[in-house]
Amino acid sequence: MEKEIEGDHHHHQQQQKEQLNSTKNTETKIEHQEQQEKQQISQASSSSSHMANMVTSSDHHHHQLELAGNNMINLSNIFDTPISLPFPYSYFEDHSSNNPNSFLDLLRQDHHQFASSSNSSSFSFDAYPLQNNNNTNLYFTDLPLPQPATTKAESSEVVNTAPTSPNSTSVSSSSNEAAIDNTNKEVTLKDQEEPDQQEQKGTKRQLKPKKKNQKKAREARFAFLTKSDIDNLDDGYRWRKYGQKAVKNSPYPRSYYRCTTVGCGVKKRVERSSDDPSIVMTTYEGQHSHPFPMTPRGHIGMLTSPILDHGATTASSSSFSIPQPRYLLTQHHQPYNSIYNSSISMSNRSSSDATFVNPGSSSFPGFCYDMPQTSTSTTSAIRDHGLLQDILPSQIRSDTINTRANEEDKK
DNA sequence: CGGGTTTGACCTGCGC
DNA sequence: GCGCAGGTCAAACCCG
Repeated sequence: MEKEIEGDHHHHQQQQKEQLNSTKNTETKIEHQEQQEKQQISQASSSSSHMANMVTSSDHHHHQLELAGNNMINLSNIFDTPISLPFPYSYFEDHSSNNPNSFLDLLRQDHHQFASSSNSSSFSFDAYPLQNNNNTNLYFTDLPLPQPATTKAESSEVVNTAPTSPNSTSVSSSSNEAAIDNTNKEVTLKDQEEPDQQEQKGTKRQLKPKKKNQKKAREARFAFLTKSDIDNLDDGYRWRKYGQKAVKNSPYPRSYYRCTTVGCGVKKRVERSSDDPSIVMTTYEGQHSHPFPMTPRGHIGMLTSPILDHGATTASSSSFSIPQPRYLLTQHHQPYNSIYNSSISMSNRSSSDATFVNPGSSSFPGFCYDMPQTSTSTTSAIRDHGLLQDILPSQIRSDTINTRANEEDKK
């Protein structure tokens, strides 16, 4: 992975030159939308950069920005109602190296800070609405994150060898347009990917033909913008790279990953922002059809999702991942400027049962929901549903599903 | 040897 | 119809 990253950097430089020489004027509608998104992202990243700078001297904390935008998952509604974010929950920890900067170490440490600074069962986070040009509500929140690990799970190496960007900031953007609008031009053809539905052609590669005129609604998507030097942030699941493409108007290629679990069609795309190369955009598509999480190589057994399974077990210690979604649930309520001035406040897994509150002072109006106390029994049910279930209590999920259903019914 | 990555070819949708 | 770009496939390759 590191090799790939290094290769990518060289490749990016070459591509950047090529791109500069081959700039074209024509842009598709999608490109325009993407540019708008990127512009929005850039807007957020500039803010995040500012925040990241503020924390540069404060250790190997990652800072993520949540930029949740969605046609369907309207965060202005979401934050009044249970949030639904189809990303996998994961966290980062290195038990093999006694790395003081491991994610759980941070969590443990931060938990004390958190507990001392606020009600242990109640916290909230600040989010900052961003304007979006295409009817997408964009928000970001910030929170510290540990140095991301690579999928190799040698987190100690990662932490120690990626000093160029000790801070990570991410923005997330959810998208589920196709789930609402079947006419969306970006509808994917997921069913076309079914091998048994494809017949061979007489081509050199005997590619399987794809069904025509059978558009399938695009899976829910959720994108993260993470300020990190590492392209492929480990989210706790196992991914297999199946493609890489150059992105127009970007010197950085886009990598395509698929969940390695049999029968799980979750995909993710990873690309680096052309506006801010330090930002990695990871887009998740679909929901995992298996319990969270897949264990890294060399580890046996199912990991539990601490956010759901807090305190139930400590077996999850073998996951090496960046907790991209987690901070949504663990964001400590503070003015984001002060987040970095004070010690980072991240709760450990026991904080997953915390209740979200939305004090009047919150900078994220409307963000208010309660997280029920999770129990082992609750989480076991949750884990059977994939991404959302990996991170959200069933109550929230069901509420969100109902919300989605209501929205769809309106259309 | 199994699993993951690389990479060029191929497919599809869309705009012109 | 053509070209472009995004997305996917799968053989070849790499690596532990």
